[in-house]
Amino acid sequence: MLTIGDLSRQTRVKVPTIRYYEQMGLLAAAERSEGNQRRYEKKDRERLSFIKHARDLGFTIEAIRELLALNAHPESPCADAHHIAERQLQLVRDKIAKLRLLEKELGRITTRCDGDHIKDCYVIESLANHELCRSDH
Amino acid sequence: MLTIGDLSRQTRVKVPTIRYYEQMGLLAAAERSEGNQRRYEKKDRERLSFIKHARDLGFTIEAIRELLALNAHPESPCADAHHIAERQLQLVRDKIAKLRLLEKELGRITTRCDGDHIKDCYVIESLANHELCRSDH
DNA sequence: CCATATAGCTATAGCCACTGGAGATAGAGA
DNA sequence: TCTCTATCTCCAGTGGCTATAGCTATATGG
Repeated sequence: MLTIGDLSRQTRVKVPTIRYYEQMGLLAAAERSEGNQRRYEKKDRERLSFIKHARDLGFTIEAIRELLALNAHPESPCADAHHIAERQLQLVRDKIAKLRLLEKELGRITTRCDGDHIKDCYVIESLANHELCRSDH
Repeated sequence: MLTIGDLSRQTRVKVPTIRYYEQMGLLAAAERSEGNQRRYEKKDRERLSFIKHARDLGFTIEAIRELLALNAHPESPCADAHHIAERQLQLVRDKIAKLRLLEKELGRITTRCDGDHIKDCYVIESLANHELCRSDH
């Protein structure tokens, strides 16, 4: 039997976050000791590791809820799981694309300034005047 | 004189967002009509465009507050402005780096599955077992 | 002059996924 | 037994909006 602190150390999920996942229904309400403290088993650790891993990959709580539900039915087709993962991949790619535009624009802005004072500063001027930009963002 | 709606249309900043910026102190409290409605001038539109542009580039409200303060002193050196922009550029690059790791891992996971059922699904299996991953994330 | 439609007002709550604090109780080791 | 750490519940805060409720102002058409 593990305390919430043991579980936290083993999974690197913070204690309040474990309680939060319980509240959100990702983890079943844990068994309790006589003194009302949560006690966990190996099975709980595996489930929490699954959640942690999915969170690290950026899946939302809702998506994880679905993945856990799928995981509970080993014989059902895995097309839904693929769909969720592909959607997540697309989200990540979209974010990267947007950030790359920003990177480009910020890079241009920060290297272009040859003034010394705010009144000639290309950074400030660019922010004030969108037409100096090369891309939509 | 512009109403808040005019300002919103011209800058593509939503009405509640304009009020929010006022509350956050990015915009000065607007003049009011007899009936207590906000009225704006060209100067306000320029300031809001500056804010909008900075937000589009991902600067935080706090960073924008600093940039606006710098902008109010045209004769002061622009090193601080550069510093803020470079910090933002670094943040963007860090985010891109993290997302690229996720993209790689998600791409690997979603294309590797050759099972039909959850019990053989590489997506699910990968989430459950971190050792199948190629990178830390 | 009046009815209506649209736009605006304030105040407050909700979003996501946690994180931190207060104040109280439990459990483990000396 | 004492003390220290871990845990408990409950609640508030984070950022940057966004939405709702219930009200008032302004513009337009007849």
